[in-house]
Amino acid sequence: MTPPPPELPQDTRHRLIEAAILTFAEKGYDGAGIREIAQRAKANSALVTYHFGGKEGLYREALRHISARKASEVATLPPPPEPGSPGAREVALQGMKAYIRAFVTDLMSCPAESEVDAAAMALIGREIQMPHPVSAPVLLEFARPYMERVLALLRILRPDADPETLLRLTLSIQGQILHFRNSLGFIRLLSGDPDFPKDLEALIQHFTDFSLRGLGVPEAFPQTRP
Amino acid sequence: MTPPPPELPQDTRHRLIEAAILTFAEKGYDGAGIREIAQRAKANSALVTYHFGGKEGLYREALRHISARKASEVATLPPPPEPGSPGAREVALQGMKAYIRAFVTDLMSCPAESEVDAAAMALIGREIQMPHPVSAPVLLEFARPYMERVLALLRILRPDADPETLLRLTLSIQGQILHFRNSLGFIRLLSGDPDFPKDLEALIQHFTDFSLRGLGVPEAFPQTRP
DNA sequence: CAAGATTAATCAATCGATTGATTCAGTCAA
DNA sequence: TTGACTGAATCAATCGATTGATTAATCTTG
Repeated sequence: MTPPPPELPQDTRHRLIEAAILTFAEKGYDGAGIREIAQRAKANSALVTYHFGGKEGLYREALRHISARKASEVATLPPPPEPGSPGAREVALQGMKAYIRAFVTDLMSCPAESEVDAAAMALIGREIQMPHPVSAPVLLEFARPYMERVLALLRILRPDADPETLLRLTLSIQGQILHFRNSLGFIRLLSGDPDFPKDLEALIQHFTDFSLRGLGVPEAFPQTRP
Repeated sequence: MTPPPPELPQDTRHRLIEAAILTFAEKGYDGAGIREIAQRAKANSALVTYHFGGKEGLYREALRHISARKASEVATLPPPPEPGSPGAREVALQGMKAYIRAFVTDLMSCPAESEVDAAAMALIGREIQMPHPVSAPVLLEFARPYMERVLALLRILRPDADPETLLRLTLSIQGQILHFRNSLGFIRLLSGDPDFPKDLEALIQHFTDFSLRGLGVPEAFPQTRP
């Protein structure tokens, strides 16, 4: 018989962070108590102050943990093509499709797979809407690669657009997807379908079609209407 | 000299509700305390229990107050045309443009005009993302006219689409606008432009163009790209 | 290598502050 | 007189934070 695992000390920190992500996502910063978080992590509430300096520090560290884990996933996509390079337009078109797919799957990470991942994205979504004073720097760093990737692709697909137009286009593309994720619970209430969306692949296809047409990319348009 | 206004007694209830909207919007349900709300309304905190039965009752009544005041504004738009009636398609096209304009101006109601209106929409936005158990019925009733208006127009503009597609299209149109409103503070941080959007009219035009193209409406497409 | 010293990690217990709620004597207009 | 309201006091509960003690791990030194 193996003895009970020695409960690696450094592991407690990590358990606290994961419990914090779950609890903050469920109840918000004010709604979540450090006692509840500690209990969830099977640790003592005093450790929140010991490891993170307090509730605020734990919150900051939880957001940092999310940011560090997610930031790398965007980088796995092939880099956007150089503007002006041969075939850049076609590559950018495919790049946009790949980006939207990655963005959706990032956001819709199934709760069954990783409860913490799902809570993490819910937490980020809430922070974007209503940033806690502590979170702004972490959040900006988290969002920047997503923004810059879309902007780089848009500069190729819409070389005529000025910077403000590019920003608006970026926000429309990301906005429909983010709103979809952030309001999923409400949408399910509204539509009366508790397991909407049934077909994630169809949803990705929809976002791709809607966005590419919305951008005014001619290639995406002709075949869609009788 | 006129004596100080007699402070209409029934008015206290209303002052409490408005103070509640402001405070709940700023700090969330858990972050706001009834003492702070009462102080803002220049009333006694005991009146929260007296008038509304407690904090939860005040919250519910605040949401109801918002819902009752906003719901009428959608109805001022001309009704959507009958499917199949002559020129229904053109009327629906104009109807969609009017709807998007109304939706944007509703959401972006300038804080300078009515601080309470702006806070109310921020509160609704937060509730959509993370509904308080108390708010679900009020919220559904609030959102339904907005949803049904878009769906009615879409059934004319996209008669080929099945119900799930119609829902996705509706969510994409509203989503980009809602995300824009809900994340405005964050967007200003990201773009580095503290008074974005400078031009509300250009923004409305953008949402209209992006949405109509995204819908696959041929009329909206040809002229936009060189 | 072993004994002693130091540090890190954790705990139960408790702190003062604040929470939502309640009570109650008093004001004031109808 | 009655109902709407006020202001102040107070309640139990809970909050985040802190304390002092204890154990486990690591390092120092003879």
